[in-house]
Amino acid sequence: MASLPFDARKLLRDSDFFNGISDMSIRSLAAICIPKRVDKRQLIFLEGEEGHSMYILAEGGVQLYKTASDGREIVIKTIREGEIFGEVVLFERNEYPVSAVALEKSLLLRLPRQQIDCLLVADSFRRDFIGMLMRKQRYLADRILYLTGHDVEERFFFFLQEQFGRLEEYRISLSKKDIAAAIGTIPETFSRLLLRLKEEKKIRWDGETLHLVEGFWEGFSESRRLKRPGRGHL
Amino acid sequence: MASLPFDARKLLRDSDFFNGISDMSIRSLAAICIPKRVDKRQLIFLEGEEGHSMYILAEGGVQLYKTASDGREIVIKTIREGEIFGEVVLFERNEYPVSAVALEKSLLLRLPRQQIDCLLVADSFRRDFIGMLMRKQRYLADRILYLTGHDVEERFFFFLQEQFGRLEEYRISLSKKDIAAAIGTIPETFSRLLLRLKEEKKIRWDGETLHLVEGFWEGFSESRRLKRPGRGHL
DNA sequence: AATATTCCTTGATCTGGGTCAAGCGCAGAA
DNA sequence: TTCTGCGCTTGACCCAGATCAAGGAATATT
Repeated sequence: MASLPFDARKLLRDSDFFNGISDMSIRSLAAICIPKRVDKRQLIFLEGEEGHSMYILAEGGVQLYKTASDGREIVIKTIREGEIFGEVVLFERNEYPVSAVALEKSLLLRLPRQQIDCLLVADSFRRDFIGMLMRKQRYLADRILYLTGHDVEERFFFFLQEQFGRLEEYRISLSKKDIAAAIGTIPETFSRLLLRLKEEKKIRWDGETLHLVEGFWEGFSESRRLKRPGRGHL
Repeated sequence: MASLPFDARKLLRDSDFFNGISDMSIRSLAAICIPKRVDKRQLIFLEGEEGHSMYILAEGGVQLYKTASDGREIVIKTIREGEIFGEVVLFERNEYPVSAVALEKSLLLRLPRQQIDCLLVADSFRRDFIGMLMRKQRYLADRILYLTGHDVEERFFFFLQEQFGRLEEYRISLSKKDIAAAIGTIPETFSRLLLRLKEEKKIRWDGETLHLVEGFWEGFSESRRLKRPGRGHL
């Protein structure tokens, strides 16, 4: 954080969405994107709200969530630096389908719809854009599986892997409450999980950093092999 | 079903995705799409499998699901007539992220990637295509909420509404097992739910058709109003 | 420094819905 | 026609995780 003198071009180039983009596109994007600094817990947009811009998270953290009728908030996706969000508002309906909050002080780049529209006529950009949408779709399908087909422990480790990769040491800036929400549970349950994992010597939590036991990630699923048809439940 | 002499143009025009499409596009699509009849329980593609076509469900029913590591199958989406599926394979990665089975004898139209690519250069088609992807994304986000934030009863009624609209009488061709899977539960639980709903006089199940009590849909949420920020769980 | 919040933890308790098992009835196979 | 298997139901049981409640630690506010 804290880099006051920000370089939109670099940020764009580093974002995993735009990183394959032509220099020319980057330059024009950098010219039209609108930087926005937000504080921790600041709302970026609200589910149902009208909007005409998508965002790139340049620095910090953002969570997308939906509010259930009883007020509970269900996290749809935790956005990482370099990712795009809110793009859904550019087509079809201009209402955000989710709400977005900053989990920490963050820097966003706002890209108004009109600008994106221009870029979309370019063949290569269009491919990338659609490709990004496909990735999101895969992500959401995976998340359904992950939330309904795995227990809290698995979800926690999936989360670590997804957000930071397979390390043995994590320096985590998110609050535990936010992690709990991200993995689809409540702070109490998450707290108990951590306690149990500590007892089982799978993790150690040294103030700032989380340590996993040596070689933890071996013996962790990730089996992405072809599935057998499955004996007929469906 | 059973219409042997099928009319690809009509089917395409009726599909909710292509229905706004120019006649010219329809004609060229009709020329290149490949009809495919599948039997009940027939597999259309398997998660992880390579593919280069998307499908339109012209008649019948299809379910997309993912297989968890323990073999359980989690339904991602129940496809209705006129809907598109498998389009995710056209960009980025050419592996299907989900498996697809026919729930009954069905008629599919297969659209090879190359043909779609051509259409995508047309401005209006591209808009529609991207718009369709956005709808899917909204759908999946909604489904996450629906599966993790609502109980089985609510999910059942949401399902009815989503698949058939708000009627008072449904002629349902799906098996109960498939409905159970669609709403993210198991046949036993669904059976018990139906029993309870019958006792509570909310539904009646006359062999073929399902009757809801008069005016059931009043008093059913659907509240799509702006959400208040929520007192800070996130 | 004192006070108010919010975060985190731990305990006690409850419950929706999943698992296992058994029985029934119907439809397709032989 | 009989056999076999699957779809559906019902009962008994169990458990992961949510809820409710309360205290302590850390951070922000006055």
